[in-house]
Amino acid sequence: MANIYDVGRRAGVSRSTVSRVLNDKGEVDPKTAEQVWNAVRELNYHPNASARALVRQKTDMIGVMLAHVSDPFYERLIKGIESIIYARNMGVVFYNSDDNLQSHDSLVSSVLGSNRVDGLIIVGSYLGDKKTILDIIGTGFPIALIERFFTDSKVPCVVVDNRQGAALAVEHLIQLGHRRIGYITGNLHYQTAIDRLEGYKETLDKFKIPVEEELIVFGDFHYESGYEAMKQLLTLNERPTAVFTGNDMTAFGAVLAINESGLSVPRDISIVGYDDIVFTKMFYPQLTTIRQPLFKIGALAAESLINRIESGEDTETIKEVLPVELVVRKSSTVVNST
Amino acid sequence: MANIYDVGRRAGVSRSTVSRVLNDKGEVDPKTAEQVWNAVRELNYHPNASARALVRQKTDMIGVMLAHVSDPFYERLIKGIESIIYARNMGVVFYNSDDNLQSHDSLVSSVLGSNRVDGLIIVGSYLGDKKTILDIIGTGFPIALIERFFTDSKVPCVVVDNRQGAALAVEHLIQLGHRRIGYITGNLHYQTAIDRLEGYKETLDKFKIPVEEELIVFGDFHYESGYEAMKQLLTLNERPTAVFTGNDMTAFGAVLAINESGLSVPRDISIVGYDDIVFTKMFYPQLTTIRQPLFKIGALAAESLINRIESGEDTETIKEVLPVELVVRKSSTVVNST
DNA sequence: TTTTTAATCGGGAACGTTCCCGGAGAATCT
DNA sequence: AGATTCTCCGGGAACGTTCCCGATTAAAAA
Repeated sequence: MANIYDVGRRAGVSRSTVSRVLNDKGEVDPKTAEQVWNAVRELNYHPNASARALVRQKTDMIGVMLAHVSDPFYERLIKGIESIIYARNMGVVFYNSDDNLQSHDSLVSSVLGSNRVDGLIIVGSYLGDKKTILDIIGTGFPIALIERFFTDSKVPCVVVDNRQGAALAVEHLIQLGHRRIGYITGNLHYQTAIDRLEGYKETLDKFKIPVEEELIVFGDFHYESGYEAMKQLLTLNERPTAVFTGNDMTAFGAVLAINESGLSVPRDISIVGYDDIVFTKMFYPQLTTIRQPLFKIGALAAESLINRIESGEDTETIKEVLPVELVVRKSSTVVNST
Repeated sequence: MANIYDVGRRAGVSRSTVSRVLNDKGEVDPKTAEQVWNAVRELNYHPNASARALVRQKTDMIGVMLAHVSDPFYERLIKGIESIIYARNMGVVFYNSDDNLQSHDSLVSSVLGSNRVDGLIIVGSYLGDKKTILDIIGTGFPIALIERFFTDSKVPCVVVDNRQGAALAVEHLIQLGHRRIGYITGNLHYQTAIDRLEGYKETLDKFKIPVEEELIVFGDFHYESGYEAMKQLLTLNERPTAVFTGNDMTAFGAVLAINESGLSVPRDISIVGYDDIVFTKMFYPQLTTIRQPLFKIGALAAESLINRIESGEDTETIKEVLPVELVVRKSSTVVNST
């Protein structure tokens, strides 16, 4: 593999000059630059990233920590992140925390210490990771948080108004005449799940509808948990006429349970999901859900992280709370008063 | 950030000794090692990855080039890759080629030249990339291919028998009594799409059913193309009684078009997809499809790539052709002879 | 023409490791 | 006791860059 000396030799200049033209800093004769570029092309030269990172003390790489790399929920979020990072001529690497606190922890710490990335975007972290995250912040390593908010430290945080999202969903159902509205929670180890649950309760309160514990079933954001939780709701003496779920996946599972029991959505039970992942449109019935501005969330997080890195100083705590939107499709309808 | 000198100082030894205990090579007094480990813990030391990579000339990182990082199709594939890589104490980074030949090309070349990863797993590459890939192989940079086979070069390739998969699907439909079987192709710039088309034609031939061009519509693996293609098939004077599609996404789109036209799956038209992504089970009707051993594909590719890297020599061409499996669900049924 | 300034460029040092080689003692053998 | 081997450890060099500083030459000013 050609190195910078080879390029210099071919172009008849020193390695310093090559470095200058490659990085476009310092003055160099246009003719010389031309020759250097030719040599670069001819040798198909690419600077060695490790060497460069070593001396510059930065890698031009941003890490993104996700629970599951190929969760479709992340699709637009990732696009948003990438849009910013690529525009700045940096690169992204994705880490899989696999919902596993252990690996999450060790991953985070090894990522930081080893200088592989200049900053880290952590999306949707476990509440139990609080100490880990505070430690990171303590070291001064630049991070940005998505779906999580730290009020007491100077970190860029991009969150969505999950309370409002839940309120939108529940109000929608109330306006359709529903009064017995179930909720299948997300994994309550995540802030988002907690906020949505709060929003659900607040909205019922607001409309003077009693919150009944039996209508709240715990799930974990996954398909299977939606299925199981819905089966449980169906055993109630007086079953709900509508169910709001922690996310779309859970909703899919719930719909299956309803169909299997011989009932139908939305005729017997209305369903509202959360996230508006791409499959909601393909699903039958098309899912009413809450849409988050995922692309924007990703872009915003990446942008403030990069600013933080380039400025070198702690930013003021940035809290971006983005609004959320109700998308009405086919899975919710007026209550079936039998 | 602490470096190896700091650790040495704290443990009262030289950097060489620290290096030896960290890498467990060379002899060192157990007591000294103990002290070094203590210092490492106390300082929360992690070796600088760039420096290490620079001198070792390897990064212990494997790159994975995907079209879309969060395509759910990759879910189990990625898990398979990771299972091997993590077991070997290496790391993975994912690159997004975004189906864009341009960026794919430049990504590949920059990845190679800059020494960021020790090897690259390329999944489902564009046929047009043939030259690029041959160039890479020419440089001796270790790669492994998934969903693509190079007969003339020494590269590990893991593919699935797509002809057989298509045959399985079409035979299934024939046995259900179908004779007018449509095919919505995948993106024919990919080998998999071509092979499946071949398999479709061969199977019809085998059963002496004429291949009719009007029953073959071109898609690109995406949802929208399935929808459009199906609409086109529905305009035929004599419409198909069953349709095999390039992948599951396309099938989802096709089902929508059928539903919109007032027909129903599988009553009027049977549908068979390909891939068995996780949503096939959640879809209505649950999709009959072809399942690929994705986890195994990923694991196999990772394993042979790492062997190739560690041995340092060209492996013999490895072609692993894995078998495929028909999963019968609800979207296919006996022909409705009206 | 001489002096000052500006434009180019080359070389040294540093980034943080690993690996090789050789040296100091301790342990073993003769 | 002297010679030899073995165990353990430290220092030099190298990996491929970037950045700073100083040198050389050309251009401008005097």
